Amino acid sequence: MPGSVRRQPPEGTESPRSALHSENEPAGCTHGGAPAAATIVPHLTRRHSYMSWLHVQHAFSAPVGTPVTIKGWVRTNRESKADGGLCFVAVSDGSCFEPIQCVIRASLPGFDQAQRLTTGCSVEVDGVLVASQGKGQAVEVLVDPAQGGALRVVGWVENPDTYPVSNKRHTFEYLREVAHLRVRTNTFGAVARVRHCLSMAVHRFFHERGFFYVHTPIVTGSDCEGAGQMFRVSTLDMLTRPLTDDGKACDFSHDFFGKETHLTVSGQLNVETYCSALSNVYTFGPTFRAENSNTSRHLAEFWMIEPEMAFCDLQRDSEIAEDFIKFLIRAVLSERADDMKFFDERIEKGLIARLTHVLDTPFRRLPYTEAIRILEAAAASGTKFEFPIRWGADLQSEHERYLTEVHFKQPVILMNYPKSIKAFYMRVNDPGTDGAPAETVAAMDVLVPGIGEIIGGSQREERLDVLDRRLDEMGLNKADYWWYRDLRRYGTVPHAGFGLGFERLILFVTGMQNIRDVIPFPRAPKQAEF
RNA sequence: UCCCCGAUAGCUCAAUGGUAGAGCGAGCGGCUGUUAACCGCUAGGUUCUAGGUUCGAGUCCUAGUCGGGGAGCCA
Repeated sequence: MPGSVRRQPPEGTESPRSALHSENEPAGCTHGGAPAAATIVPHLTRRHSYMSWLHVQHAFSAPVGTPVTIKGWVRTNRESKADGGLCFVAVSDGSCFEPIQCVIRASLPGFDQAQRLTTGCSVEVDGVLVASQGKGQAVEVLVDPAQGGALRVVGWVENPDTYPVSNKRHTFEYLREVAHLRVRTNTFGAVARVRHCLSMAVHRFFHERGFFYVHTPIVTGSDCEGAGQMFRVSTLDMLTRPLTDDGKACDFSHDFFGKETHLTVSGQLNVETYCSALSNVYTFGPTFRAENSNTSRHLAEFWMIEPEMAFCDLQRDSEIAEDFIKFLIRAVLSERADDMKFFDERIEKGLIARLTHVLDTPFRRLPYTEAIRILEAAAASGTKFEFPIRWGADLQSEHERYLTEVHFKQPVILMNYPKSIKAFYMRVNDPGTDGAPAETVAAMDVLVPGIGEIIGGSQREERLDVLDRRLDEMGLNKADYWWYRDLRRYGTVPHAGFGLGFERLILFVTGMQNIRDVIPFPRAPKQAEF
């Protein structure tokens, strides 16, 4: 039945199927015309709701007395002898954090099935939403045969003793080994919903501001994207691969694309081309790095968001980055309050206060050169750093953490880094910027407590002669960058952008510690089981 | 890739070089509008893999595999 609520016969006249497919049904009437039902899920229109049962999320806000059907997976089952015999079966369908408690009376035919339900079984439950007699939940589903109650066990758990996510606490390390089932737990269900919420908020942020979403390629023929080791894409047989005439290398002219290709490590160079026509654009897609990184902050396959703005300088770039992060935090606090409450109580105490503080505080902006002075002063007054502080060297993790966690205790945007440690495409600053002792580029890193670098961005070098000089300095072949250089030859404009690691954002927002626990099926060195 | 730590029941962990244990989970029973339930009973083991030392190895040694923490690379 569309709109999810099992309807009493007098209400509505159209058949459930016709209502489901009716093009003319107005929003809010998805429950077959039942007035009460229309208030349950006012935001659901016919197009949005195509189920004949009720999501738990919506059952919680339905009026007492509503007949409902719930479909989902058993979280817990407790039995009582009270009232002639009851089973308390908590059912979750993932639509919200809380499962709903179904109270099954012993008078139900086949009550023995209810008694045998264990964690993980899939069920369909018909019942009536009632005010709960017990503590711990406001409403519950009473399954009483006298009121049309029914239980249908759809799938049993074949051996409850070995069910991998039994009803007990499990470590995240263990759950990673059962990634196909871990989403049935509180934590991973909450992560999945928050991840979705953030994904939608990313698109909403840019769409509302006139940015266009650009699908940059996953397979790249440029070996010049800059960032680190790449995964090869090839259809050649590794044992019989063709060799070049001198026999010393693989002849990729026989390969699928006729040249050597890899998985992308960044959509930036491609998205800059669309920026140079559509003004404000962004990508949001998978990114691949073949680095042998074994940390809680790195994945071989991760998702990255890369906006690119025409006629934009570094200052505005940083303002957009700050607005963006705050928009995403606001979205998740308001839309996933149930999951965020869980993270706040069970994953990181004080999480919500921390995020609220981020919302209320302007990000601290300071030049790299000044950050070096602060770190030198800290070292001089006794703070121990493993690595020396020196203008011109990249900041180590410990330095970034000191700035954002100890010194400022808030997100910090470092700007204008030494040219020598940054990428070729970053715009070279005028000499003497920030009183720096050597040349700098218009780069920025957004550092947040607990995570470190969450965003890296820059104003791009729009001057062809300067860009060419940079390519030469870094020993890069200009011919490889012919189309990227063309952007500077034909109507070049100042532009800027940044990259946000999506999984790092989720870590920041949920308080989760390991990046492998905020992506459904993590890919990392020696890890691609699922 | 480097440094450190770890791998024993479905899960989390104990176990002087000398008989393999507990809690949780699971099964059965009791009690109870239950809800991290509680009480009793029961089942459950190739101690990561391959070598080695020893009368005897979960325990000691070597190598490997996988996992965790930190570092580097970065988002």
